[in-house]
Amino acid sequence: MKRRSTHSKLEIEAVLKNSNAAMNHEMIKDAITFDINRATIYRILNRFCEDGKVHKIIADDGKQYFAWCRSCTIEDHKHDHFHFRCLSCGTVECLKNEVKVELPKGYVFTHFNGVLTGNCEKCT
Amino acid sequence: MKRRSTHSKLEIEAVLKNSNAAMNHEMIKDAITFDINRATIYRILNRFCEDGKVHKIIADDGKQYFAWCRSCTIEDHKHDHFHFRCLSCGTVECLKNEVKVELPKGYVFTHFNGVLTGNCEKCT
DNA sequence: GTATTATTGCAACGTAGTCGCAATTATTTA
DNA sequence: TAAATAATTGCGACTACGTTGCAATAATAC
Repeated sequence: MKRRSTHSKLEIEAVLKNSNAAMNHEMIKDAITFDINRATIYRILNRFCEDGKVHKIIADDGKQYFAWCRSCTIEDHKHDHFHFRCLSCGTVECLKNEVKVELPKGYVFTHFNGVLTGNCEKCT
Repeated sequence: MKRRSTHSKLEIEAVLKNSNAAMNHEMIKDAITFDINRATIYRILNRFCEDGKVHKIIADDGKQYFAWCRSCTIEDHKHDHFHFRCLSCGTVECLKNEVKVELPKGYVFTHFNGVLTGNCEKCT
């Protein structure tokens, strides 16, 4: 299954790269200059995920947010850091500092999903 | 608005108190001995939330999980700790150790929502 | 250009959670 | 104990998110 470069794919990639925040489906749709079907947007995003190009975060509004990977390699595709969702402006940002989590014996975790909600710098 | 003690409310309260895991709507419905309408279950749970009797966690499956507060008072209703969702058995557990998060200047957070996914002790 | 096959749009679907409204039922008051 | 009150419930309908099957389209390989 070789990936193809389509208009839609390139556009979504550009949108995510230009944003320094994580975006949900709606935000992406609004940022795009032409119309892309909802299903297509999700499919492109999920493909990015599979390819390790994008991080998927589930925020506490229950929605999926996607952020273009900046400092991940394919081997080291970690994002053990929190995201911050502002309740007034809706922005979902990465918080840089990595978090170390201690787990009880016998527990193995594969995915980290940490979201803090409140008010961001601009909205305080 | 004074709260009333209804059959449904008491049942859901008992179910949550008897469980040491967080439960979603479906789990609660299955644990209940009689039929309660879906809307009613959510309303009862949301009321528990308002009253600070229950913690609501959004897991990375996008679903709401509810856990009866053990060590919270009304004034100190914090749950700055992670939850662990097991991908094979579906259990959502509390991880005891409190987490300290450092935020950039100007950021204020009101809600913590941290979920780790992987395999729990029993499922490794 | 033609053949191959990944990608798209559309429509439909499943599920989660919420809401308005009329009916019910727990509590208050007499 | 019975009537008045107000909170709670069930029902149905609704919105939104995300996914999927299928036929049509378009990117790549030859």
